[in-house]
Amino acid sequence: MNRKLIFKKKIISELAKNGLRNSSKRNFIITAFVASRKHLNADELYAIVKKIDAGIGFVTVYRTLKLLVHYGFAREVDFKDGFTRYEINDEPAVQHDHLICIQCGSVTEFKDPAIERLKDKASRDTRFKPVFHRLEIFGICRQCRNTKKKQH
Amino acid sequence: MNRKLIFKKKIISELAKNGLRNSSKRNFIITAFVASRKHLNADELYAIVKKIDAGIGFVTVYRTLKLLVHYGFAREVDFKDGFTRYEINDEPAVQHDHLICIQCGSVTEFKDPAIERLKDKASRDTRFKPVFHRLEIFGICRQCRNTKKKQH
DNA sequence: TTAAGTGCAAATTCTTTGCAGATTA
DNA sequence: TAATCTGCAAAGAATTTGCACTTAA
Repeated sequence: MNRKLIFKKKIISELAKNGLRNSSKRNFIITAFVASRKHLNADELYAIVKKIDAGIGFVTVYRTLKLLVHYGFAREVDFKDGFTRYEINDEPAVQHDHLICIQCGSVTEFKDPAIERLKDKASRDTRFKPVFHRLEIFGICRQCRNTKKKQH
Repeated sequence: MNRKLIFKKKIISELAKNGLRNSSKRNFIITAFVASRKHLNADELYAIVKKIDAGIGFVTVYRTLKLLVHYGFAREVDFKDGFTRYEINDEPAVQHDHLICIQCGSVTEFKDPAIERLKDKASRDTRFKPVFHRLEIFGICRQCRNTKKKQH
């Protein structure tokens, strides 16, 4: 809870450093985004902030997300559902990845430090300097395995 | 070379089993796709096959790619350049992954069996059954590291 | 006051589909 | 000949931008 507040302040401060303003609308959007621990797309975040301030437009939400990505506070993820999704990027040390169910679409996060070793190894031979990665494992989740009825 | 031919025959044969026809246009498209070892998007493949048969339309290329994906002969990859790209999927045993340069956009493939262990481990706790994965490591390639001048 | 922020509508861009005519088995 | 295939054009859908007005510093 407190951690989110700290992260938000860090964002606002970093934006200020770059001559960007802390408008009330942008502030609402950032607050809502940081508060949410989900993988929202622009539309979903828009639906949330609209409840706080009905005057906020979709485009502002969209531009704010792009801003966060640009300054490294968010990252774009792709779960093959047709949307660009965004998630908070506040702990670069051990980046988490995703298990995505190809039946129900549910997303589970997981972390494994082994990915860092794999990254290093893969990069060593080619002298490629890794900056960030994206790992998505698609499969069948526990729920769907139990209830054997296929959805679609 | 011969391996590509074998793979192509396998595709045609599998499609036939499902009542799908080996039309000359589809044949050209599959040939061109299998011959290419790159990560083409629909437009790029279209440009290639057009040289072979100017009468082939973009939509046919697009639909053929979707067909190959549906039957497991191709897989879609996303390098964050705004296009859905396609690559041959002929060796499911050890799936390869990608190193993508965020400066010049070059793509290098790599393989590491460790990814399989990581998949298993990540899946064990959550009782998630992995089917396929996607791992992209973004960073700076050897070339770009040497020539220090940044390309936008 | 002045540079950044915002909403609206419209433009872009990639992807997908309907349908009538062509082609394959 | 009967079902599949194909091209065209147009629709869809997500993303992005131009521009005039608003707001923060």
